[in-house]
Amino acid sequence: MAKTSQTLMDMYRAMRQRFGHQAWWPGEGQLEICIGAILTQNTNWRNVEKAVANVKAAGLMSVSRLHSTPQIQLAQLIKPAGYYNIKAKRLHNFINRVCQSAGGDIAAFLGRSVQSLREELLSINGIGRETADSIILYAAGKPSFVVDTYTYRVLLRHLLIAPEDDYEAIKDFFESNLAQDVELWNDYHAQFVAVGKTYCRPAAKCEGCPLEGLPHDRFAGQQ
DNA sequence: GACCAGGCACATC
DNA sequence: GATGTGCATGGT
Repeated sequence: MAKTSQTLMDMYRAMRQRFGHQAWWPGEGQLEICIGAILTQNTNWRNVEKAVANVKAAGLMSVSRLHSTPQIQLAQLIKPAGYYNIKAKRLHNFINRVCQSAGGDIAAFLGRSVQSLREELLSINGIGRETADSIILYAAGKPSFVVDTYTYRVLLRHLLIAPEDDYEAIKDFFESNLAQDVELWNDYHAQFVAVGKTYCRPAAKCEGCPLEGLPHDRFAGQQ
């Protein structure tokens, strides 16, 4: 176990040395981070930025304004992020819960314990595990490790997980092998995204990857 | 034109 | 429980 912890910290240091501190989440304020977390589901972040900019330009980046904005109007604003009809519904589901559960006070909604917050987020239709953990870590600033497709690819390529490991198993792998440090977990996940955008893709070469020196699966860098 | 991008819910077997 | 499918825009 100590060896695994060491390996994870070595990986982190190697990525951070290459990419620098990532200073996530790339958004302002708790509400905007929550909105971005929902909009980025299976979507390129650049498209999300356009959608978020539209919402802000319309003066709707507040719980009460979003709450009173018709879903069809919200859908038009977030169109660049794709899946706009279903995401407009998901945004409303989230906002409605913040209103019901915390009187529309986003800070109060995010202020409870990690376990309680995670359970409530997961009970909202449209918020799954990754979105919930992103909201907890980046909007609430509380320790909940985020697992995404990049995390899965990097760990799989470097033989740290098995293909059949599910989300909760991978999340637990990190949380039980890293110090419980919000700043570390925040930057660690961001580093995985940075490395995953260029390396650790199915047909990507490993040359130049900061994790090049680690053990690889036998398909790494092959066609 | 194909493929991918910081998922999730739901239907079907 | 595992697998398949719909949702959709914009960049490469």
